[in-house]
Amino acid sequence: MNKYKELGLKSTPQRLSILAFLEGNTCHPTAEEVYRHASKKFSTMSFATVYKTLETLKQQGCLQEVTIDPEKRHFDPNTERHQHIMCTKCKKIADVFVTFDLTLPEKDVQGFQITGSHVEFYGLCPKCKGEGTMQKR
Amino acid sequence: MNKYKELGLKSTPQRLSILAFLEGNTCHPTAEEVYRHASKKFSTMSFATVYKTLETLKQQGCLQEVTIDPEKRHFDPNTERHQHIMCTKCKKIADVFVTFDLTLPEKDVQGFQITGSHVEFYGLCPKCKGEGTMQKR
DNA sequence: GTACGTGCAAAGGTTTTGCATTACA
DNA sequence: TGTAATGCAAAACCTTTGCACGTAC
Repeated sequence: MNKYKELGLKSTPQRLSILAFLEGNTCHPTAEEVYRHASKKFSTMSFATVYKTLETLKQQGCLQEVTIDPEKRHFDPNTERHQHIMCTKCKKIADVFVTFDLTLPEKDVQGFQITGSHVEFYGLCPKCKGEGTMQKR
Repeated sequence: MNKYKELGLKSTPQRLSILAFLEGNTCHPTAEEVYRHASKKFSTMSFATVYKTLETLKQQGCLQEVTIDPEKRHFDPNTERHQHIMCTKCKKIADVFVTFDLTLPEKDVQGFQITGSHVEFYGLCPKCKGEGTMQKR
């Protein structure tokens, strides 16, 4: 009994390979990366299958979309509440497991009924930080 | 002496109309919306000009990109530090002018040198909230 | 056996690019 | 007048869709 069956979905080798790649993956892959990995195992794997599967998993709440990078859509199999940090140079995204009190004063919610929040941090990753100005001899 | 000249850029009527549409605009328009507006004044306005101008303004720090909506890229002429809230139903984005202490403990930054942060709130806007379940008679 | 999933190819949408023309400074 | 911006069309992406075929259950 795997995750797909638990959800009442058909379990196929293609779907299983996509899930296997995602589970425990903290690299926040793009659809293209999921496709690249899955097509190593299934040479006939198509983007249609990848996108449809990602969308299905998202609908089922097994997958989140990370919006921190304006250039690309990234997916995150960790659906627990957590934050992200992105390197503005190499675009690497890491998880941040710190919780904040993000309650908004009534006067600032503008009538919205708030259901969630997410914090994005920007900065330089250890690698890019070092390469910074190349002043080190 | 307008903003473009101050930045050492050429001032053109097309660029001025784009800036005029953006300045003070709190609707977080997409490139398409900027184009639609600007092409009313300039029937020859092209997407190329819109995108190039938006990119230029972004480079100059006169414009931010809002990443809250995974489906569309939105632009925000307000470059002061502020947060956003998006209606998950109608995708409307509003500004939130509340500041939070988002300092990360050293052990959680994973060697990153943090340069900024942004909070995204999700919820239902006043309009969509009311339409919720249609149970009202 | 049947409904659902796959995979191809085509379409749709968005953003970028090359290049000739135009216009600002 | 020289340089930078415009605007067209084409290309490059990324994502979705339709449909015939295949497969899990």
